[in-house]
Amino acid sequence: MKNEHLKRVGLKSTLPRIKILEILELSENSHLSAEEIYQILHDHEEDIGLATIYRVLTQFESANLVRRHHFDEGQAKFELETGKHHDHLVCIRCGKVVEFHDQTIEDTQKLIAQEKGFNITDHAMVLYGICDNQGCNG
Amino acid sequence: MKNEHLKRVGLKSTLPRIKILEILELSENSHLSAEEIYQILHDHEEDIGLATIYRVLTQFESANLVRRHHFDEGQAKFELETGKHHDHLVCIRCGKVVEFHDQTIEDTQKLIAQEKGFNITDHAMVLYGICDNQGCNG
DNA sequence: ATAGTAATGCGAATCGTTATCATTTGCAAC
DNA sequence: GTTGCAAATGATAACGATTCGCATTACTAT
Repeated sequence: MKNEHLKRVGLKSTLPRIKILEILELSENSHLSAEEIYQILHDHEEDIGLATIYRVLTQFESANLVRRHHFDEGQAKFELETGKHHDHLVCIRCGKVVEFHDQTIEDTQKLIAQEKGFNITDHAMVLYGICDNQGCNG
Repeated sequence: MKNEHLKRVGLKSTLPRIKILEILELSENSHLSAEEIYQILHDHEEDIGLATIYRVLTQFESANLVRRHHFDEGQAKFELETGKHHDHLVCIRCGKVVEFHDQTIEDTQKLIAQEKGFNITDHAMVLYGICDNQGCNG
């Protein structure tokens, strides 16, 4: 139950928060911008303000329910936190996002950071390219 | 000579362009935001508008003189294009930026992209962490 | 049900960046 | 060297994404 889910992370269970969680859970590969979530909600007759969506997403991020990504587009994209770390491939033509994970790269990153005197807290690796959808390379 | 440098890439040699190139060449590890360049210019009595700085940097980017990075901060950072590809470590406390390169990671990235049906055009890999400056971890 | 606090909606404000447009500059032809 | 003209600049308005302020509304424990 989503109510529980929210309370577990210390957030009062409110309609906007529940609806936004639902959208994120239902969306295919769940990489949505605040604006996109706003649109989807409106298509479902839910009049939730854009400011609220940003506020809720930021709270979700702090509660580790959600991750925020800044791909090289203007707006941030949000996805549910699955607990499984992964990186992203982004199609520069159609915006498609594919996730991947490679332990060797991860290990190498840690080593490099150590050499340079850094204590890694996070990282972002995004590969930009053209995907194999018709229309993207045809 | 910077005049030549600019003409070679098809840009008229103007004072703002020359000054901005100089700043980028002189700055230590050369990862500056438009605003920072603007400040440095002003400290040197050069009254160049912020809009011009953005325009010039964008032109430099198109001419492959400069690379634009969106680390997870608000503003973009610019650095001279050295021809040598590299990735970045960024200190989340002091903003320090360190460059690195690892061929194994690069090769692995290409393989992964292939598997997923992507034709890579570019990538961004940024490791965020805390550097060994006093003050950052003390 | 009710109170009290936390959350929301609206619109204004902010931040980084880009566009507009009148003015100035670089540069090539005289 | 001057002149002319396209291209570049500066100031400011506009812009898109995001956040803030504040009056109103909705949770939740009583």
